[in-house]
Amino acid sequence: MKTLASPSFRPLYDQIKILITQSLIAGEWRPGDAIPSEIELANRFHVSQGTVRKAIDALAAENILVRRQGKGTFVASHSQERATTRFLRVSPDSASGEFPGSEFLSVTRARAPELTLRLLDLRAGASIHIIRRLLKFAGKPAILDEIHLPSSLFKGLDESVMRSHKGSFYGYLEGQFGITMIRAEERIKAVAADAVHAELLHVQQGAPLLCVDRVAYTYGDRPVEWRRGLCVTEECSYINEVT
Amino acid sequence: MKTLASPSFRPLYDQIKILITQSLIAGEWRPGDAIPSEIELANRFHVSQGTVRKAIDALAAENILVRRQGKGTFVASHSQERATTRFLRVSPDSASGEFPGSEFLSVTRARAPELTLRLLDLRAGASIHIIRRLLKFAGKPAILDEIHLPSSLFKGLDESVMRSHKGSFYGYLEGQFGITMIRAEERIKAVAADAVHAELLHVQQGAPLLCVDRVAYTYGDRPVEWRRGLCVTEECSYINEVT
DNA sequence: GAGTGGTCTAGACCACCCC
DNA sequence: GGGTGGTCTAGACCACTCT
Repeated sequence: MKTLASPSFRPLYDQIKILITQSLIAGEWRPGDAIPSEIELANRFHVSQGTVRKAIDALAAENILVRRQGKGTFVASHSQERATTRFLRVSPDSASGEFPGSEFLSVTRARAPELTLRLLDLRAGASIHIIRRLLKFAGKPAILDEIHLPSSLFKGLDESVMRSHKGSFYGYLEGQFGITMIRAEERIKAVAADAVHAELLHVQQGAPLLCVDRVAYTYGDRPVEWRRGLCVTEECSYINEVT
Repeated sequence: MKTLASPSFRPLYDQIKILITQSLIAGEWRPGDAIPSEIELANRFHVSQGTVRKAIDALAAENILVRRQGKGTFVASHSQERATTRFLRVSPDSASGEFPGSEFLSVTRARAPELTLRLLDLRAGASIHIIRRLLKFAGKPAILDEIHLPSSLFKGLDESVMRSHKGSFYGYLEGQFGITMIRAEERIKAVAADAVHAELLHVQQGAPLLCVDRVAYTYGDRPVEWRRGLCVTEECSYINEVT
């Protein structure tokens, strides 16, 4: 089982990785499911277990799959306790990492603005859902989010269902629409609060806020969400590891 | 070559990884040097090449070693073109990633304040160097840094040598003191510029700034630098990938 | 051609989980 | 006990770099 033409050589484990990713995109295995064992996959793809292992290792390193010794390999899910807070890099300076309270301010539809259009790779005139919400740490307003989701991918997004959902927002999207976020790119600036922000976040107008712009991607590096978060950082910080 | 006691089992490749790290700490190989080949290391440690390979893979994933096919495995260095900007997560919104100009404002010695003491794991009363500098993008002030370094580790830190150093600050520390930064933890807030910041950064007093606090670590996860950067983000952003 | 890292395989055995 | 992932090994061969 080898055809290693020299120009544009692609390792087998890389091809296996792509095949597994395609099964994930196709929904062959859903978040939380176990995928077939390494031996089964090796048989299916006609490669050795070691090659499958290397492909799975790569996907596990990207938090797309989760290995559990003795049990199997599972599709990462936002409803797993471990993952609910993975994308929330802001946390209170003191006190434990309680899950923040979420208050939805509005859910509307609109044509995507130019920025969203470009970043989510949408065709001109595309419709999006716009969700505005307020996150609170220990009851105090902390983050004001504006979230843009393409209507085509999130058909029938329902405000009342969303409100009543327990757990993280991405957990809701995963359960309701079968779309799992696997990574995001963020750009952060410091801005001054305008009158609207100030009132909602209980700060003075002109107060410094973190402005976190995010594009989130699902399987196959497909961008599916844009959001802007405005964050009061008097009692919390954006935490990051640089490697 | 195996002694796999059940309780507190430690894989061989993990032990090899520690041995390699210890050689790095001991300075057996310097940044930019090639380390011995996988086969040589396998012989030295009495394990198979595959086990050495896995240890090196882990260190390469942490940017401590750099593999180059056909040539060897090298100790990562801050003077390598690739790495000079690795820890600088702020970059201009438009224009290419030019290396920012650096202007040193002052270099002093002092007793470490409580915060630095605690974060760098120093004993009470320890002396530090305090370096204040201004980074500029395209000639415009962008980041005001205050850097704390333990005097004990950076003996004879020389202002004029530092000023004349070409390349990154960490490249200077590596070349001059043999201390290589391998990772850092950052905490980010939005703050308002005070009078001093405002003048140096050419902004209005009260203007929003990013405040980036960093602890940087060298081999063996030893904290050796604390710094605070205040950044004007009108024309640049802190960029981060969340995975 | 010699030496390096990179891929792939096959097999043995260990650690963990659950029935 | 049987299944799963995890470790370790030995060997064959490929891709890349330099001489």
